[in-house]
Amino acid sequence: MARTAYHHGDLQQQAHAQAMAILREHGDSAISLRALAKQIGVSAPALYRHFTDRESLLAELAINGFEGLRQRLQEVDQRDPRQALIGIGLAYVSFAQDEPNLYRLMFGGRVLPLGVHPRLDEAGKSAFQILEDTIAAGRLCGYLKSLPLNLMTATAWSLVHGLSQLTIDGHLPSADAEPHLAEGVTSLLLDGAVAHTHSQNNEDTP
Amino acid sequence: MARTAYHHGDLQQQAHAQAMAILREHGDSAISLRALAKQIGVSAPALYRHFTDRESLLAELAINGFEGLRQRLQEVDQRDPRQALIGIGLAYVSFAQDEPNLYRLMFGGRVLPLGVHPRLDEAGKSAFQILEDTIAAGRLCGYLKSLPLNLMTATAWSLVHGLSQLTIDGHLPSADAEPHLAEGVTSLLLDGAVAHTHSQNNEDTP
DNA sequence: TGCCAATGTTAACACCGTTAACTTAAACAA
DNA sequence: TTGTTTAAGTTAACGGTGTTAACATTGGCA
Repeated sequence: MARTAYHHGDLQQQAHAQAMAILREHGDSAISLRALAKQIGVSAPALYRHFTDRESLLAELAINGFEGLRQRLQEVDQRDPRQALIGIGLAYVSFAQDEPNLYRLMFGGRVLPLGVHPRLDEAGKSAFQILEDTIAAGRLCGYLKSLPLNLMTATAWSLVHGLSQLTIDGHLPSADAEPHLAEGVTSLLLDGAVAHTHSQNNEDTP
Repeated sequence: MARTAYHHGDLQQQAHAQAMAILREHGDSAISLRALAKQIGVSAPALYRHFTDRESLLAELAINGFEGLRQRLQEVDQRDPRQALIGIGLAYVSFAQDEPNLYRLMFGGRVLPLGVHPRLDEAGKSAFQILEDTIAAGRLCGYLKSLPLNLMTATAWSLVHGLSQLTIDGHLPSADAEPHLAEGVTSLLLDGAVAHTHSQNNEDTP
């Protein structure tokens, strides 16, 4: 359906883009369907032709976010096991710091509960899968201890997620203020997870 | 000021209690000042005599939450360094799992940003202080490596916070489904942070 | 060409937080 | 005891929200 005075012609995509811009700048709570429609120059109910409700629009934004996160994690160099693990952690945290409002939406919990939007759940799993694969590889090649995989992934994910959340909420210093915090944190965890007892890094750094 | 047909007499406290009940059951987004006032049997603007706005009411609830968390952490047995550290972690996570909606409010980030409600910030710091003190003690007595204190606290806090958040949002199995996950996670981190290389737990005994 | 389905419209409902202006009554001072 | 101040309620109203119902326009296809 082409553009007309009556028919917008590209509403779905433009609404998505505009909403994403608002989200990134002011957070999910600043997204109002009425205001969004007004900005685009269309009536508010028109949006309901393309999104079943406000929440499903947010879900699409979050899906976009998970795809972006997944891509960032996929770009990490996987040749060396240790560098791969640290790289994943740093990429994860830097994504959150680059897109705090998007990250908060993705892991909001109450705003987008699990189990309501299947595509969203799948996008989240898909990003998480890379972390799990990296750990599984490090374990298989003998670099990591042979502890249960779900224990190791839960630990790693908890660490990077917690660090991300606490940083973007201001409870921990940001990467600008403490450039090596994320690396130190991931290294510290790794020291407990490597199979050989000689910790390669990270001791008595000032 | 005593109770009357006109004057409620106990509005501040009852509003607080009622709001906390709604929060715990349905989350912060379910708290509506108008509905709250109606439940109590008072007009909505009456609430503004006791709370400057909705957000400051939420802030008070979050302050209560931090005090509860702080109390839970303070009850942990501090005699053995390792048991103290694991105990703190478990207490932290179990608090979040017992009060998911309250925990989400406390660490919402965007709903109650840092720096807006000084008493809230202080309550948060006060709870965090216990974690830091425990780590500092473990370091001083030689149980933990002598890495920078802020690095170790950031790591520990990130881990327990991430684990809490991911668990209550359903991304990781709850304590019911995986009773030993939290303990395994904290132990795994600890293995990288202890000064002596003989990890006391959790390894398949070399 | 005529119809159908997609995609817009306006009007309306039921909420929401918040403020202004006014009222009641409790507490305190003369 | 009386008068006044002030804390703590009231109603009415403003501007905002998501969402639905009913109707209008129009592109694409038989």
